[in-house]
Amino acid sequence: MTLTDLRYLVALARERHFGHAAERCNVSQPTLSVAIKKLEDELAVTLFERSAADVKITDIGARIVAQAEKVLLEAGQIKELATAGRDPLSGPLKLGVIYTIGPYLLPHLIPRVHAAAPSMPLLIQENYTARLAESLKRGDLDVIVVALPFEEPGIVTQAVYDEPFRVLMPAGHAWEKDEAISAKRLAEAPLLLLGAGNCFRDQVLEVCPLCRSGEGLQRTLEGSSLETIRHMVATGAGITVLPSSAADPLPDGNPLLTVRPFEAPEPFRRIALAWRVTYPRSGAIDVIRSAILGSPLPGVRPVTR
Amino acid sequence: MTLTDLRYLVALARERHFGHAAERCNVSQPTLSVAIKKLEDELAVTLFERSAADVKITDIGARIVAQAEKVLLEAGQIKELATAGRDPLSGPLKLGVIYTIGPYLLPHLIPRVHAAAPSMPLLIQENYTARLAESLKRGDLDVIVVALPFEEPGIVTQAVYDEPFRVLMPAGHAWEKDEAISAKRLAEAPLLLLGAGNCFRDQVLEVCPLCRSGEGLQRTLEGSSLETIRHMVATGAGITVLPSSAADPLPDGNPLLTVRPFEAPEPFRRIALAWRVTYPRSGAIDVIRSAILGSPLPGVRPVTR
DNA sequence: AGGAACGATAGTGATTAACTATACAACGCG
DNA sequence: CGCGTTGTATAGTTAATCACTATCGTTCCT
Repeated sequence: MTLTDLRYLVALARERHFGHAAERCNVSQPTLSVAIKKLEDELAVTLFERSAADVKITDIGARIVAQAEKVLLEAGQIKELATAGRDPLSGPLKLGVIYTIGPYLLPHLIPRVHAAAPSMPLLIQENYTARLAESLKRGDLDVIVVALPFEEPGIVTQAVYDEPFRVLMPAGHAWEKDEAISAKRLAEAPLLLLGAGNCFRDQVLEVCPLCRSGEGLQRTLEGSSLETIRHMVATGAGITVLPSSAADPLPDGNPLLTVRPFEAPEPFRRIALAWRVTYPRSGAIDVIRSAILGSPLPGVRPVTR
Repeated sequence: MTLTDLRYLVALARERHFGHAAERCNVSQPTLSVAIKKLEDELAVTLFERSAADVKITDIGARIVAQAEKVLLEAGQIKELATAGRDPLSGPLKLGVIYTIGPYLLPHLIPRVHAAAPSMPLLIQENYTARLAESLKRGDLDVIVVALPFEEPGIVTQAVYDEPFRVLMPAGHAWEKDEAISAKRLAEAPLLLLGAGNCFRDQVLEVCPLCRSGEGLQRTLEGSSLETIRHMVATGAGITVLPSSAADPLPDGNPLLTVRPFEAPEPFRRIALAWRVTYPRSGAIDVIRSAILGSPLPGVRPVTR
């Protein structure tokens, strides 16, 4: 029993004439004739009474035809689903973002994605890189925004932008007089750091070897966020390092804080998109990338690769 | 897209492993692999993300699988319908009976059929032979009970029983003294006849050539029934001819009426079943025939052909 | 009886679906 | 870093199926 057979069946039920039904199906009369006979043999029931005068459908035949119509209808729905789902910009996209990007990127990203792909709602999760990677591999997420380096089997990445680091200090801090800060001086001040698991914490420690070896005055704030740390800096609890997208927007707005760049070579992080190699909706990823690059993230330099 | 393809599809969705899914479908892994690929090409969507680690279904794939399950479910219903409809003794049987048989046969027939085929309800219509024949050919009836001769293209008949005619007269009638009545004497008395269209009327006239040529005293009672005529005979309005099944049951019960057989050669009618040559439920017809022969119709002789 | 209409059957060719064998890719382990 | 393992894709072959043309057999009507 094939779907074609069922199509022949309902055509014959409608036309009540093998020749006409065959024509309507664009096949020859013997083809339809044989198919119906095959169906009858397979089901072991007589579906039609054939006579020279006309073709009559049996009771059981009528019931089976009605069911066949239902099957064909449902089968047609499959094609419709496929057509509807063919657009990579249709259907929800599960996006993951690390904590140190989300609050600064998402407010810009979301309206841009919505404008570019109105029928692609975003399901967003913020988390640590490791958690995002896990979800991505499991299929709970489709695309994630993370900082490089990021290497996972089965996952491809595409760098999107570089983002320089800034030093954030309380207004009136001794370093305020300097135009740029040297990285090694970070060990000289009480440096406030995110908790373990935040990749940004490691990247900051990378910048300052003395800090990494634990020789500085740094303090780790577990369960904290960049925003919390900023507030703490404002109260004079210490200094910190922020990515430019988090640091640059506010000096105008907050008189309690001062932002300074690093001396060259300016430390930075490289932000990338990552997805499963097998993920088929590359169009959706392009939209995300464009929306990120279209977002006004201060200090950020697009990576054109 | 075939039903087989859909079966492969849902198997793969369940197993998330080409090899296992193939095994479950009793095909080789390449077979299933190719089939899925073909489906994806045809629908122009990616249904699964394949990777070494595991097989993930896409969003659109999951929706299509759900729909495919629906299709397969409905398709399975076809087989169930066929199985249920395979028994010729299941499902209603549309039975037609001529007016001059129905009242005498049906009370016996119905319980017998119900006993022999409990799941075959009878949809019964009484009518003239011509109307029954028309309905039978149209398919509005499946089997009819008529008197022979009955010849129609596409219709086969099977004689069931012969039924002798009787003369019915009021008690105290002059012929009451005779053991048997000669056919030609029917022209001598006021013979009450059914209206045109009743085959029995013609058969009675056939018995008595003088009556047929209109030389007797017969009166036609349009729109009447044998029962009505019998009441009229009881009032002395005339005599009539009845088939034995209508005449014989009652002499004991009705002191106003006398029944006499004809002299040899006894006139009779032959009752037959008729159905379309193409009608597939021959088992149902057998049941009807047996039920008729099992009915206590007085004077009736089975036709064993 | 002859012919027209119609479905069934026979025979053939092309497509498709299945198999086995093998290639290829990704990952994990020593 | 290479090698084995696991898992899917591809190649090539064979068998089954499908659809065609041609023709037959019935039935019914004139």
